[in-house]
Amino acid sequence: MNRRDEIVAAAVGILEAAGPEALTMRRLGHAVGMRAPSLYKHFASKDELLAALQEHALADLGAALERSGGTVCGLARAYRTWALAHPALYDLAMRHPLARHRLAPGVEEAAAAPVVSAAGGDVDRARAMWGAAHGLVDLELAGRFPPGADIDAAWAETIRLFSMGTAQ
Amino acid sequence: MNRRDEIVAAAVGILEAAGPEALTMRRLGHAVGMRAPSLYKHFASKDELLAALQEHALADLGAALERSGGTVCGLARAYRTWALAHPALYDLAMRHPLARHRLAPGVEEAAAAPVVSAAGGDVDRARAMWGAAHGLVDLELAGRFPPGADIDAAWAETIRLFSMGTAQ
DNA sequence: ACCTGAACACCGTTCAAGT
DNA sequence: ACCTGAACACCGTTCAAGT
Repeated sequence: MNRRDEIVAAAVGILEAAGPEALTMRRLGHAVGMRAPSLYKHFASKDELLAALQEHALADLGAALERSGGTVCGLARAYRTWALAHPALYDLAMRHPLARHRLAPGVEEAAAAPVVSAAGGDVDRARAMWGAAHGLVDLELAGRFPPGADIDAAWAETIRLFSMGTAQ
Repeated sequence: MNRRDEIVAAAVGILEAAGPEALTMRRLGHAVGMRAPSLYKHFASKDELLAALQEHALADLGAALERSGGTVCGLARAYRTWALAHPALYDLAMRHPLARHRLAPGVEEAAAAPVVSAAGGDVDRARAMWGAAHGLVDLELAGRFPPGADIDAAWAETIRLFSMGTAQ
């Protein structure tokens, strides 16, 4: 484990334990035993650090989807569960433009593959499914549904629609 | 137009012209002819200002949906068009918890009504539609789809699914 | 009642200097 | 090659003071 990976691991730890606003260069430096300016010997900017975290998040989510079975329902369940368990990483993975030239090759495709497969190979339908799942997750994470809203029922309705005309 | 509304209007102007990171208390003060600390005579905090902007956004989006005709397709078109035209206000409207006790009564319901109506009165289906639309819009605004992705086609597929079993 | 300048505790980032 | 302290240009916010 080189210094760069150590820093990424520490950043993940801060993100999971204390949320995105806690991830400052000074605090991250402290976590790995150096001052903030020294971090710039390992990452050109905080954005480059965030790109590394995004790659980590995408790989981890992709692996969770891979394990989900492959049905629309299983996929949806795995997607929502992962997002709720890792809200800050989910935000990084889905709400920042991908620095595709810096991303390890295949990471984006690997995360997308189970969705495309559940959509029967139709990429437009896969993106519709992605959009629906992302929207429900994002609204839930934002605390934006009215109090008492039955989020499970909204998911069930979404899953029902996207299961129609899909080989299960 | 009282001072409070003047400040909100100036904030909307900054948001639309220069994006969310440009909306600082110092710059907003400058736009309305005072120093940043004076803004705190009108708003207790920046969060309270953002809540006022959220209400403004919700009312404006609600009016746009009202004018959309009422079909799933028309509604989806109006939703996406408004969001792409007002990305910063859209983010405020949908990605921050609603301060419902401070919101003018009826604003949230008015924005939701056209969607619930298009869903035939089924609130779970309405939330599924909201989630799907929000997800597609949010991924598009984040620049998260791969280059060359046919976003129109993903919308078309989503609209097709949500039009099934809905009286048009 | 409304506005001000000065200050506080933070940010990300740069840079000359040390080893 | 790696790390440091000091500094810069920002934040949101507080507060004593002025009118």
